[in-house]
Amino acid sequence: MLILKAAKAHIRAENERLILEAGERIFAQHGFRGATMQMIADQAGLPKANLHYYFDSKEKLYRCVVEKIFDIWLQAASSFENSDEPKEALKLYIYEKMQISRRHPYGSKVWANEVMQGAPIIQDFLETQLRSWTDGRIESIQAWIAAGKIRSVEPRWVMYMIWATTQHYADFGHQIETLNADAPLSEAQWEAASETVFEVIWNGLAPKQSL
Amino acid sequence: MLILKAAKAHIRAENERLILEAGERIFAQHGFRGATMQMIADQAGLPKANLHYYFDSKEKLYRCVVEKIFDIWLQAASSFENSDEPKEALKLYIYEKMQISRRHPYGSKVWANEVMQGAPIIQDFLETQLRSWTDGRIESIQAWIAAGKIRSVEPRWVMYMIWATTQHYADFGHQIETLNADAPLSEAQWEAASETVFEVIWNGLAPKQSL
DNA sequence: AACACGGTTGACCATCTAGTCAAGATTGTT
DNA sequence: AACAATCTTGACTAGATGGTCAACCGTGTT
Repeated sequence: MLILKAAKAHIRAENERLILEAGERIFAQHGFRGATMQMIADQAGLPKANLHYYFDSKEKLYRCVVEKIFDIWLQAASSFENSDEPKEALKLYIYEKMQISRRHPYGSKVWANEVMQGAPIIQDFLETQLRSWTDGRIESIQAWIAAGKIRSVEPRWVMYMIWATTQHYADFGHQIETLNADAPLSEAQWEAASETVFEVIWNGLAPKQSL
Repeated sequence: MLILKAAKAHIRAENERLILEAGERIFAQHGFRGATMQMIADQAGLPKANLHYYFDSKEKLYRCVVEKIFDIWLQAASSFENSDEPKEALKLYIYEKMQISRRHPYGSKVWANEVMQGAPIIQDFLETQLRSWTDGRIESIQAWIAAGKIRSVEPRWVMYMIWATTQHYADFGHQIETLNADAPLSEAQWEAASETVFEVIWNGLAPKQSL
C-alpha cells in the first residue's frame, strides 16, 4: 500500500535526528565549508550516501540545522514575556540563555558562524522573526523605563549586551576553558557566572536609590 | 650585489600588506576553509601564484593574519593598566575595545572563528600570552575589590562580559545592522552604544551607596 | 649596455569532495 | 510467502582548489 511511508516513519525520524545532531556538531567545529559530508557521516555513524538520501544537499542539511537552532533561540525568548517585573524577567531570560549556551554550545556556534558570514542562508529569519521579536522586546523595556522601573537606556544596546554575554559562554567556550586551566566550567562555576552576569546587568539597570 | 634585497624591500612590504588585508577580509567572511586563495588574490588584485610567492601556504598566511590581530588585541589591553581608578580604567578599556570592533571588524571575526573552532592554529597564544595577560588583569580587579572600589565579583566573569559585549559589535555586526533597518550604526549610535555598555557595567560594579 | 636578483605569472597537477546511481537489503502488509 | 515501498551502500564522476613550476619581466648596479 501507499501508506507504508508512515510505517517506517520512525526509521526516518531517527536517522534524521542522528544526522542533524552530527551536522550541528561538525558545522560548529569546522564552519559550513570546512565541514565535509564524510565527517558528518562518520559522526552520525552512517554511510555518506545515506545523508544524501535524507537531505538532498549539504546546503539543505545546513539550513535544517540552522532552523532548528533558531527555534531553540526563540523558545528562550519567551522567558522574557512571563513577567512585568524587569528584575524577574531579566533573571529568567539570562539564566535561560546561559542554560542554552551550556546545553547547546554547538548550535550557538553554528548561529554565530552564520551571522558572521553575513547570514547567507537565514537572512530572511533575521528580517522577519528576529526583527519582530526584537521590536516587541524593545517595547517591553521602554515600558519599564516609562514606569521608572529601570534607568533610561537605549533598549537595543541592552538586548545586545544580554545576547553577547550569554552566548559568549558557548561561542568562546574553548577560550574560557583554556583560561580555566583547560577544564570545563564546573556546575558551581556555571551558576556563579550566570549569577554575575545577571547581577551586573541588573545593578547596571536598576534605578539609583540607596540600598 | 647581494644588497639588492633592501632595494626592493618596499615592494615586498606593500604586497604583503595588500595580501594580509585581503586575507583578513576573506577569512572573516568565509572562514579558513571557506576562503580560497583565488578569492584572496582577487581581493588583493594580484595573481594567485603571487600569494604563494610571499606566503608559502594558505595556512602560513592565515597564521600571519591571526597574529596581526592578536597584536591589536593586546595593544588595547594596555588601556587597562593606565589607571588605578577602576572607573577610569574600565572606561578607557571598553571604549578602546569598541573602537577596535568598529575599525577592525574583520579581524575580530577571524579571531572569533579561530577560537570557535578550538583555536587549532593559535592555541599556544591562548596558553601563554592571553593567559598571563588575563591573570594580571584579574589581580588588578581583585585589588579594586579589596580596596572597596567595586563590588565583590569574580573578576573572570567580568572580563568575559567586557570582551563579549564589545566584540559582539564586530562579530554580530551584520545582525545589528539588520536590526538597525539595514543601516550601519551611525557615529552617534556607536557613541551611544559604547556609553551604554560602559554605564551598565560600571553601575553594575560600583559599590552600593546612595546616589 | 649587460648583468643579477627579486618579482610576476599562466598553465599545470594531484587531491579532495559534493553529489549520483544502480544494485541489493529490510520491513510491514496482504 | 510474495509484494512493494523504503532504506542502504560501495563505486563512480565532475568540478573545485591548494600548490608547483618554468619562463618571463623590471630595476638598480656596474
